[in-house]
Amino acid sequence: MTSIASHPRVSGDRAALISASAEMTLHAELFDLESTMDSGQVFGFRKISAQCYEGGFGGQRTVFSQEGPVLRIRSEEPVDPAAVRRFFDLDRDLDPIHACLDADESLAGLSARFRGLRILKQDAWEATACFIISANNNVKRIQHIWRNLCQGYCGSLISFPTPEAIAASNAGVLRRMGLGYRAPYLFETAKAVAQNRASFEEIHTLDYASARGRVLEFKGVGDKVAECVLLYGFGKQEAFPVDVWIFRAIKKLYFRRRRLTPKKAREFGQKRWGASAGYVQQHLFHGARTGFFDII
DNA sequence: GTCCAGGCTTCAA
DNA sequence: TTGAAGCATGGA
Repeated sequence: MTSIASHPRVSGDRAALISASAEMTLHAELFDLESTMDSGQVFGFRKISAQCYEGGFGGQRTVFSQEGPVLRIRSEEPVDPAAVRRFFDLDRDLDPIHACLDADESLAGLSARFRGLRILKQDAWEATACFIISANNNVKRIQHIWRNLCQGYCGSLISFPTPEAIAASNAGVLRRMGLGYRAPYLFETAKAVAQNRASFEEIHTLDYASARGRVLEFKGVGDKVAECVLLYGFGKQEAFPVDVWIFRAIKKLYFRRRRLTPKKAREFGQKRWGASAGYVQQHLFHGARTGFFDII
């Protein structure tokens, strides 16, 4: 169910929305905008208030807000509703994922707590760049660097710089934007992608294992970043990123007093949850970070 | 001042 | 294959 209304907007609204002139609503059943946007999978959106986020979408500044099952989209030009549904993964049946979560005693209550948490389908290049930046970093700083990149290369916060734009600069520019020792990693990867775009886009067509091999060839992409890129950028649902939070959670919930390595944690998650591994991981991550689990 | 953050690369054993 | 050192930066 989709309705589109394009009309001048009278603002008794927040300053961020003043220039919005197109408004659209989507029926989004079993969707929670807040847990989706706040669960560390995307860095380019600014939280305006609870259930209200602003960021670049489809090349323009866009505000997403939610009231019950209604997702409201405000922008200057009408956006493509199909693109919104795709971005928020709204057409995925969450039943198998909830079944995985509910079947697991250790995860009791997790699906109910974050009902409607979905994994975004982000641009693959942006996801690759962002998760290279994320290495040994924190969410706040990643967001700060994201803004520096957009402002520095594009002059606005609407779009993320292309690999070509970054490849045409140098690692020093990136370093000054706050990337620190990750600057040469992103620069080298941008050059590689810019030089062979077709190869990068081809990763979409590969299965998880083959795609993983390709992604791991990029500088600054190790086991964990690769899983993030595969899950958030290439939609590979078997991906299971293991960061410090997931490691702690898996260790505490399933490997008490047993030796565990990040690789073993990943293989455990993938074997246990299969095609739902990525979604289960997202619930685990958000649960761990928000204190749902007592894992510290 | 130390510790930590959605880790990776390099090098040695 | 595994383990350890080194790496930028800013907030807690």
